[in-house]
Amino acid sequence: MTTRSSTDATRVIPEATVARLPVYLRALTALADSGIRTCSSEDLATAAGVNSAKLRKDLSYLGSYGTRGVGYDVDYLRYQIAREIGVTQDWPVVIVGIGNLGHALANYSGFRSRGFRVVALLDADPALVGQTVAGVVVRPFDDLEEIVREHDVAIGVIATPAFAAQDVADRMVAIGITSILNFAPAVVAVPEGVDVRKVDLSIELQILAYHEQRKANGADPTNADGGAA
Amino acid sequence: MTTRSSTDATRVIPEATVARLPVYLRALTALADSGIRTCSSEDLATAAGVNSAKLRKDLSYLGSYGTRGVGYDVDYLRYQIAREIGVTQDWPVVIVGIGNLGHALANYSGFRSRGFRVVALLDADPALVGQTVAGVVVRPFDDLEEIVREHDVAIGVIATPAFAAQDVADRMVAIGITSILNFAPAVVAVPEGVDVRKVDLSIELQILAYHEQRKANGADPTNADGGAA
DNA sequence: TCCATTTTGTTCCCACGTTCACAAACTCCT
DNA sequence: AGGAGTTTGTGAACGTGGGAACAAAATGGA
Repeated sequence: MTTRSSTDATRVIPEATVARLPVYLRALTALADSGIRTCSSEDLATAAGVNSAKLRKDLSYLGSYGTRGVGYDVDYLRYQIAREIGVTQDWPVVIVGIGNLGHALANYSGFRSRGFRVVALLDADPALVGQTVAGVVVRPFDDLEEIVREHDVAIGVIATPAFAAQDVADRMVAIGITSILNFAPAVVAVPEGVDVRKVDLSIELQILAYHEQRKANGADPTNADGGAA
Repeated sequence: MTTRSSTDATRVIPEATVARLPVYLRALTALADSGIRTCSSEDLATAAGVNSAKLRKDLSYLGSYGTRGVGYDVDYLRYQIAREIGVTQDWPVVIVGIGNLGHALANYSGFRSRGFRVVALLDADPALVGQTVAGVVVRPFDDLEEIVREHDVAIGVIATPAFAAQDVADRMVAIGITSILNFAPAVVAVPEGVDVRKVDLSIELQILAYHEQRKANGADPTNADGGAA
């Protein structure tokens, strides 16, 4: 085994693993809340809904935080994953587009509890500006630059209609935002070095519809699992 | 080339391709709305934000709907993809949990326009029952079975808090729902044959935070793309 | 101390997904 | 008709991810 120090910047964690670390984190928090101090990879894998071999391999990319014959210390492992993801620090976030979805996002408690702080809500519609949503006053979109500079914001959320998404993204990138979470049903192009993740509600339903249709047509059910269970 | 008839049930489309078909569908709709009647794989790939070779390979799983030297007929290809996904038919959907997110989902116009019809909104909270959201009256959760039978619902959406998600999923499965879209931040277990797709807002932000942290630490930027642009 | 038991960390192998590169097939122009 | 130009559909190479299996390392009891 090659023991890697936690400061070894050359270490690369596969993208598929990164996407699962937050799930492990949540499962560990649930275990800790139940008063459980130690767990095996089997326990944690069950709680996270994955295969235990996959879990162990995922954790091995972070380092060697378990004890053979014993398992993992819940609090210790939780801290290590949190540090690796970066949720031990505070992340200021701006949300652009305060429609139905923007409202819901602004009120979502799961952000706050994981270190994401909504520092501003922005909308181009003057009718919305000035209203208070989730305890935050909606400000005009043109205030974006001022807010980003003041709070050193790196992460932006787009919850606008599709037609506005690319413009908003362009403005965000120009001002220095380097990570974007896009809820608008549109493809946004960004330069190298900027991360975009897309969440599209209707696409998820369409994927389910495809599998549902195959089930209804009596297709071979061996592959009926949608691949996301 | 093996020409496959559209009724050949043995044909299997890779999961990764299925997940992109809705994106192509949206891009084609945008092209059609711009008055474009024909496009090349390069054009469509750009509009969809993917590599053109990948697009062609994806489309080849459906059949041979293009013309060499010419490209694809926008309307024709759009219809073929829509039929393949199943959005040419009407899909009744129930939403359980009418909090902030449930509200937003009920009002989301993107569902209706793609063949998904919200036939009922359900909540266990008596204070919410009877209220009208997006033109639909909220009904008690216990009405689930009656509604599912009446409308022949196959797809359920969970927008409850985490603690309720597994119970709701169990009830849905018992009643005969075979596809679930889960917005609750919890792992739900379902039996073989039931599809679950999970959308977790805070997980997406955590993935962005991980990459953001790596950028800030001056890590090798060659892999800085979050993998979802 | 030594052995049986447990559980991690890792290796090996297979399946899936992506991309390159090119033959096949179509249009248009002369 | 025939050749130049264009674009699709696909075979092959490559890279990533998942899972079984096992060696290594810890515990606990005799």
